[in-house]
Amino acid sequence: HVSIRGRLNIDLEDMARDIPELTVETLEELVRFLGLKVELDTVEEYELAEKWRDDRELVKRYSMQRAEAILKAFESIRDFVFSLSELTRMPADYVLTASAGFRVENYLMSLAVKLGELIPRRGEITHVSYPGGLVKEPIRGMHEDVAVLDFKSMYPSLIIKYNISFDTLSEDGENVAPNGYRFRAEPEGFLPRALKTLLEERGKIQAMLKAVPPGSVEAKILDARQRAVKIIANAIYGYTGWAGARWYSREVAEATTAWGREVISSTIRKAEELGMKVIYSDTDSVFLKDHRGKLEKLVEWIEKDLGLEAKLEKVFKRVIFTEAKKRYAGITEDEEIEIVGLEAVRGDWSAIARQAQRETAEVLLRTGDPSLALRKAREYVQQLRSEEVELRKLIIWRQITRSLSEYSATQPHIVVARRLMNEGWKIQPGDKVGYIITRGSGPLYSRAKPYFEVSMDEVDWDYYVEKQVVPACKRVLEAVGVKAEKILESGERTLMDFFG
DNA sequence: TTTAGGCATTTAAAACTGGGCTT
DNA sequence: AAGCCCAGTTTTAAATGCCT
Repeated sequence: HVSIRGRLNIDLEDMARDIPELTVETLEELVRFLGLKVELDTVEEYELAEKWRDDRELVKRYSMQRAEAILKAFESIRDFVFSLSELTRMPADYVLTASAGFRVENYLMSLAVKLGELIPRRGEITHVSYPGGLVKEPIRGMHEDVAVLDFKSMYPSLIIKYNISFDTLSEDGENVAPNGYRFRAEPEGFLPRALKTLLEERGKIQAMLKAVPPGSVEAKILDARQRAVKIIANAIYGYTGWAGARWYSREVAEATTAWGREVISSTIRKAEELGMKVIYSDTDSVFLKDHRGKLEKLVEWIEKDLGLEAKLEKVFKRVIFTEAKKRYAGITEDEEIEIVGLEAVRGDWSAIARQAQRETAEVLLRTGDPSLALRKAREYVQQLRSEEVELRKLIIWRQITRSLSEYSATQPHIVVARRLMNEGWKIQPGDKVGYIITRGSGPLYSRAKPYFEVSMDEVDWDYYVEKQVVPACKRVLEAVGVKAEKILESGERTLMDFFG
């Protein structure tokens, strides 16, 4: 971050990094995410020097467009930045560059001052990790009519409910966590107090939001403000488990997740008792089959017996699970395709593999017919075999996470990054390197080249078939019993289709 | 100036295995 | 019989990016 006296220097790149929906933090992506209506002609960075020489008008237009886009993007996040700044008491030009931990910490410090609490010194603690959320093994295959039930801010609610805090932790506390830590019920701890304040604040803002005309300036400001409050509230649990925190408390973090695991497992048990089938569960959500007429009872039980709130998040008409946790694809009642965790949503797979998987899954989810999905997968293999895929769909992007000298393992993106650096490019942690695998022998890293240096005739098409498109489609198809080899078969029927 | 843990996956590197050969 | 080389196979480690 660069500080300039008398100026607020707010960097939109920090903003972009903060938005998890953006896998590539470019201005184009930010503008698209914010839904801004600006024109942006894309000029690749490596082409700029050349264009400056040959087509200066283009570069001028390009620069003006970007300047306008930046201004508009700022205007749409301005309220949020100032809200977050006000809430955390951090300078507005600082709050976006600050990590989540420091935002929480600054909020807590301002609250401590208000309450007359002392602010602890930052300690030097070696972090020991502890058990987190519970993830249930999914039931493999295609399921119809599955309801997803979510707990509403589970960890904050638990912290408030059991008065979990570093200053209520006590040998003789009456709230006993499943892992043995005890917390006094009275007086109210600092963290529950902070969370209650934040939740009440958010409630107030949301009430005010209803009273102002939607889309108005006031509505925008209020909405930005409630988002800022929510962000801080949601980060408090994680903050307590961060070794660098002033209010680090492993006991608090551990007790919170322990109670969380207890809550979700008892919910799973109760759902089964009520005659529902639990397809999957992750931390604070459960996926339920045979839920018609029973879901309401479960929600009621959660409110009465657990003293927590849960709500029906969505209903999948169909959902497919592989054997893997945290990976599935579904189609909701309003025909939305949703893909979670699979290659299709991962930035480190080529666009062609992502697209092939997405469409294969989409056909499967819309029709429920594995053979049609298989046909779709074969189409993509065919496209690659006949070398008809654009180069940009073959680029594999990976992030540089540390300085290049610190890597011990040889990897394609590191080899490429080192080469680019030798060619004069500046590469630092956080940058993404795009490469394409070319034909030849030896390990992958020796065949990876910067995407803009590759021509169609050097592409290793077999790699993209065997290591990109086929594995991605296979993941989806195998969930419904289609063997992977079938993707590579021609598609004509053989005797094996009848007897195999 | 790193909110937490849980998880799958790919690739490279290391460790292992067993056959065939020499000493 | 012991030791060694080599190629193929299996296991482990490193790294990344996702989910809640």
